Amino acid sequence: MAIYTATLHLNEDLGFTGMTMAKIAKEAGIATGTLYVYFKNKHELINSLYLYLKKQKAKNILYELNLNQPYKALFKSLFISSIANAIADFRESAFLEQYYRSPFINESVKIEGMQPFTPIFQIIEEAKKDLVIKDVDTAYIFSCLNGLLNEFTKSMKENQISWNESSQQIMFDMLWGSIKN
Amino acid sequence: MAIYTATLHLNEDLGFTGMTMAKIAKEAGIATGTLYVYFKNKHELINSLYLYLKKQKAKNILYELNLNQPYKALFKSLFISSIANAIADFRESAFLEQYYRSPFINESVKIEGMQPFTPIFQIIEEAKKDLVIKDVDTAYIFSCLNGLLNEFTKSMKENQISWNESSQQIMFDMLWGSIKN
Amino acid sequence: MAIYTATLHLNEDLGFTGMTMAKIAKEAGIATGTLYVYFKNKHELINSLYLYLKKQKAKNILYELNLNQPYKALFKSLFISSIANAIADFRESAFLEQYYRSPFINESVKIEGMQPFTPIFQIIEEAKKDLVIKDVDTAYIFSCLNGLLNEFTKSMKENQISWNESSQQIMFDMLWGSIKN
Amino acid sequence: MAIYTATLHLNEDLGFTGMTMAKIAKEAGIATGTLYVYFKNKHELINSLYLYLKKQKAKNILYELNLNQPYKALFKSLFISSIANAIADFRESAFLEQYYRSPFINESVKIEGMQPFTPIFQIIEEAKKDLVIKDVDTAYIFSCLNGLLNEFTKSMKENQISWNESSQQIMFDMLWGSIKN
DNA sequence: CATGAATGAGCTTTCATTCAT
DNA sequence: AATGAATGAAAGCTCATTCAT
Repeated sequence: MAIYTATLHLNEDLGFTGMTMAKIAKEAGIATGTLYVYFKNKHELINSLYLYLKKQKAKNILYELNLNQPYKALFKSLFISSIANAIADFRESAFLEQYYRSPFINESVKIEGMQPFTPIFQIIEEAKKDLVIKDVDTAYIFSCLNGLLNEFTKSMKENQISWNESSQQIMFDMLWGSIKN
Repeated sequence: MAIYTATLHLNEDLGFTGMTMAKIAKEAGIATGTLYVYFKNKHELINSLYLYLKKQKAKNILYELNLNQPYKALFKSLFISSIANAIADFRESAFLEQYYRSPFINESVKIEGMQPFTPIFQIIEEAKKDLVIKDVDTAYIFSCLNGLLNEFTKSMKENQISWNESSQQIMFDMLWGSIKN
Repeated sequence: MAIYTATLHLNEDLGFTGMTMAKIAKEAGIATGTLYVYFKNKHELINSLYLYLKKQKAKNILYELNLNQPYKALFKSLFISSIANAIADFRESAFLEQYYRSPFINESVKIEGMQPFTPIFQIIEEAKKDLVIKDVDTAYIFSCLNGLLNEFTKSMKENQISWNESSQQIMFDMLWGSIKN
Repeated sequence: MAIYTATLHLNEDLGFTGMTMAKIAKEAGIATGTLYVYFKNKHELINSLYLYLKKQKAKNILYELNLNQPYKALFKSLFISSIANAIADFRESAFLEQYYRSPFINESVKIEGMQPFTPIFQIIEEAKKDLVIKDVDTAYIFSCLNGLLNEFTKSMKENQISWNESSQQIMFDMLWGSIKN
């Protein structure tokens, strides 16, 4: 939707602070008032966009994921496609990161945003049971996945890490080293 | 300084957006105008606080670090004291994370904020040379350190991970698994 | 326009210093924010009003001026209608005089404000060529016109000089005495 | 006095609006609080400076004026020394002009500022009685003197009129043409 | 007398939101 | 549904003035 695209674009250029309703409307090529036809207020627009991005992201990562492969390969697919998705649109990461610390977020939206990623939690649980990855609380595993994903993405955005077969292998090796049993 | 403390406190409660000069002043127990005696404008206040926190952090982590120990022990000291420092004041992490995406940041401040951490980069370089950790671009190593640090801290803040000998060991094992040669 | 009228009114009562955006809006019967719909900022509002008044003034003075009359009659028409225009709205003179010394003025606006008065300069040049008025730099002639205009207007505002056939004759005689050849 | 000089200097550079107590103090090389040792408030500082300048001006013009000369020569002395005084320090004119339209002025100060100039009014009265200048209300005569003085001074400041024997003669001829009988 | 840090009322400006069209 | 002019609360910031030293 044009409004979502405009919001992401503006967030990239001006940050959460500079992202006004007037500018979003202008960027989307509509009148300010029209925004309020589609969203009750700014709060709702931001929250909707958040959930939209989360769902989109889950879909992109999980849609073509082949579950019938060894765990190590499965985790590699998962991790690499997550990074691929993030660098495909840095604007999304920029938005999600700021949203997380914004006054717009609330517990229920946070939970709703997690929902589409439940398959990943299931995979982690099974891999733990099969002794392929460390048998520690899932929070640790998830922190590794997320932490490395975020920082590798940032480094790639700042051109400190490139994006090719070799770098993918390095990044996954690091992830695997941290979680494998 | 009272102004810094007030700003961090407010940021924790209301986020970057809700952090107004009037509220900072009130929280610090001074008049609005007094803020402008110490800082030319909001921009400068935020940037000063950023650099102050960065220096403080580097000092806390590096001050008592014993450099005469095997690399693995050295990295453990470094990583665990980084987390300890972060959870000692979650407000600092909350601020630093938002600052990074704010319209206040600029390249020169970013570089100035990195300066106090140069000893860590040197340690990484040496450890690579001695074949103790992976011989990959430092950006990869640094991403592991930072990424795991950030996410573990977040999980601890949300009480998904506890803070004790055992959890410290798990967290460091994960870091070490990701970077060791 | 209501905003212009309100600004002039306020300037008369409170001077340039007391002329706040809030008061202008209130006087004009609109909200403060509305001022910023029409003018980017106070600077632009003041400059727009200046140029508006200058153009208006030139139009009033020159519109019905009959160019086919002897020079002396022409100068009388010009001078008397200038004074008439000034006393018709003392607020305009009060504004223009303060604008000239304000931080709002700049060279380009000054020049733009002069433009509508070029016909007067042409008349002066021709009268000099025909030896009707003194053949001195136009700056001298213009100073006489302006200086007497300003001071006579002030005196009339303070009721030291009245406004009738007889006073008009005295004032013009003084002007003519100063510039005639 | 250093405070007066600083105020005039600042007024020239920044105008009445940009002339803050802090800046005056800094320019004068003293502390802000010290200004309030010498003047009850800004209002009084400005008014004092006004009266000081008026007295100074009257003294400069009238001090060495030789009253035993024909009226025409007397008026020339008066007019030329007035201009000389004005161009000696344009800052004074700039201040006086703005003061006149400021919220600081009041009727009693205005009258007090006129006092030192009474000799000039007497000269005008006598010249009228002796039929040397026009027998019209003194307001007309005074307007001529003041109006031409102001505008000639402005033109000289903007380098449209030079300052020498010849220009002095032109300017006085214009004044005399306007008031002579 | 002299200081200058501290004050807070009041200024300019922004922006989410409304509503008549 | 779509518009965009109008709103006014609230933001960042200034500055005449005070007062403890």
